[in-house]
Amino acid sequence: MTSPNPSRRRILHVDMDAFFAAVEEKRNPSLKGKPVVIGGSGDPSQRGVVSTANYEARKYGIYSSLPLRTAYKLCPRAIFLPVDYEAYASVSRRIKAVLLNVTPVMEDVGIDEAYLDITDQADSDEEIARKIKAGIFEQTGLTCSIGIAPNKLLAKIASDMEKPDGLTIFREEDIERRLWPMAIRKLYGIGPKTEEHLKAMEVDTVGKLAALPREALVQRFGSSYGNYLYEAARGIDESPLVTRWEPKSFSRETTFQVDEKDWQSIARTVAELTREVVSDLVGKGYAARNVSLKIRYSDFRTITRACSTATAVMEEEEIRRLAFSCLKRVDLKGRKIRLVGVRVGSLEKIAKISSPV
DNA sequence: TCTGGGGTCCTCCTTCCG
DNA sequence: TCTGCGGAAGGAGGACCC
Repeated sequence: MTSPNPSRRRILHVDMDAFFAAVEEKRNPSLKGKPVVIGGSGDPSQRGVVSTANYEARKYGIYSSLPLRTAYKLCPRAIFLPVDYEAYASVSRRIKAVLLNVTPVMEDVGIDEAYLDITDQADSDEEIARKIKAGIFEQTGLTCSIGIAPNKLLAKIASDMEKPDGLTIFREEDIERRLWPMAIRKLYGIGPKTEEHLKAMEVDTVGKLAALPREALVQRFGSSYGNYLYEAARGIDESPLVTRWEPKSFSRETTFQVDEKDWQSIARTVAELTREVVSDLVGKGYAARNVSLKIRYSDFRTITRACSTATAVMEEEEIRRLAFSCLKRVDLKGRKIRLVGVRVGSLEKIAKISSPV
């Protein structure tokens, strides 16, 4: 799957602009120009976070993962909508069809992103990007931002450089001038915790990260992540596109609207979540050897309890029994529970079924 | 006071076994 | 029989992504 000469690859990253909000605006044009916030049940008085805010709402400081209640405080006149995942998935399928028309070498990254390997395409970077933008607009009426670079890491950074409706071509010789001045958070894989650790080391830009010796990063962050940071700061990424993918786990979790301490209610929720997980598991043609239960207490401390079986199981009754055996190992006495989740892992394929595109 | 849901991957620790 | 060692496997938790 890797190109023969990774340094000469041409990787294109497509990222839809404020995707969920754009789909909502497309089907309801009266939303255009107004701040639109999509997340949870669409009720900002309920628990939930922002999935997507349109560019108008972002002007008020509203961004993904912000609690809906906080978003409401920032902009009470914003229009709050529930997440309509089915509608977005349907538009996403049309977008992916446009991309697959360019090349079959596509890595699907969630509902609104994808990488394409265009190394073997005859057309120029610009020509391919224009063709994709026109195709997506024709099929959906939506815009996207595109980055083209020698690898996935840089292509993703590039697609984020000009938004919305951007096109950025990032070449290896641009690393010092364009990558190194960037904040470290711009690098894929650096989240808030790593940012904090790096800032404590007086590293706040990619260039300063690149100035650190490999050994220092390995010592601080471990072999795997330390080596990753060392290379990422230099724009090095030889990872191939993952065009075929098998799930590793299925899970369902829910946050109670009000923290719960009634065992019956918690048990009922575990049983419901188990039913949904088993429905996914069986529907996709898998059985599982591992079942785990997740509990988040009212103080946000999260614990997990897991158990494994010698042979893979797919019967709801058996998986529920395992989930409850995990629940018995959790200290619930007098404690309020915020969230419960059920997960099945160590999957084994049990049947070949055709999956919808 | 607030912090979703569905995933993946990694690290550290414990247990088991030869 | 006891002890120590090292690897494999599994459990738990953390960080990150969309």
